[in-house]
Amino acid sequence: MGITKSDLFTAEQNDLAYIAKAFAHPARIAIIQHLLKANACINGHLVSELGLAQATISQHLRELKETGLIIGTIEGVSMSYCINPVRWTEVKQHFNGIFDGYQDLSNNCC
Amino acid sequence: MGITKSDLFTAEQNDLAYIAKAFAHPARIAIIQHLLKANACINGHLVSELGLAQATISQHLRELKETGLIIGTIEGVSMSYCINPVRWTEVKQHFNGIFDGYQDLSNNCC
DNA sequence: TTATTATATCGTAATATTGCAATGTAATAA
DNA sequence: TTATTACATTGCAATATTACGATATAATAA
Repeated sequence: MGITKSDLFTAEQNDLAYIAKAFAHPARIAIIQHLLKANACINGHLVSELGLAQATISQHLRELKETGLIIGTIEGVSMSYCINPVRWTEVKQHFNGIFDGYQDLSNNCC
Repeated sequence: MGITKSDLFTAEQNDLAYIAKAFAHPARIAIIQHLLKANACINGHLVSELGLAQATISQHLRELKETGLIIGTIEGVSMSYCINPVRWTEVKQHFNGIFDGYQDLSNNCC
């Protein structure tokens, strides 16, 4: 029904799904890549070069902030965004925990 | 409008978002973890131990199959599922490309 | 004070996702 | 042949997401 039955799953499973959701839109990937490339504080208006309306970008930025992946700092009239180093490492390890949970035995697949 | 403007983004960005979407639901995380843990072919009905209806599980399995993350093989009357080794490595590298795109300079964040 | 500038939030329309009952299908069993 | 068993698919209701115009807010400029 469009509603996820979160109570059926472990906190870890819900967490991972929640983080993955942050990456599950090309605009948010683009924003993240932009911040990675600059590896610095990026003025918000630069992000609007994506071709989406200002309100839409702002909404995507909020979602990224909610997962903790990025941090926004008030810089006078404008905003500065950057990757959150601590959270980034955390998320990276969280994902690698999944990815490294598989050893390619090459013959274990039917 | 619930519709993603894919044409605004690169193929890489759309790809990554598409893969992330596969991980963006706790039931699909649970299925993946189950296959990882077994590291073998798992009979489909085991997966229904998740507490969701058979139709719902089947739908999640289809999504995982569509991203290529898992493979299903007909085993008489039942089905066998497993992680797709080649695709798994591919996806892992795809994600690590993003994760490793960040060097923690620790002081580059405002 | 009144602009202006940058961004956030609200409201809403369009589309997507989630979940499941009911039904379809395909292989085997009786 | 008619069950039965194991999934897949269909159809639909409920909720979520995406997008954006309009508007609010908050800081600075004039």
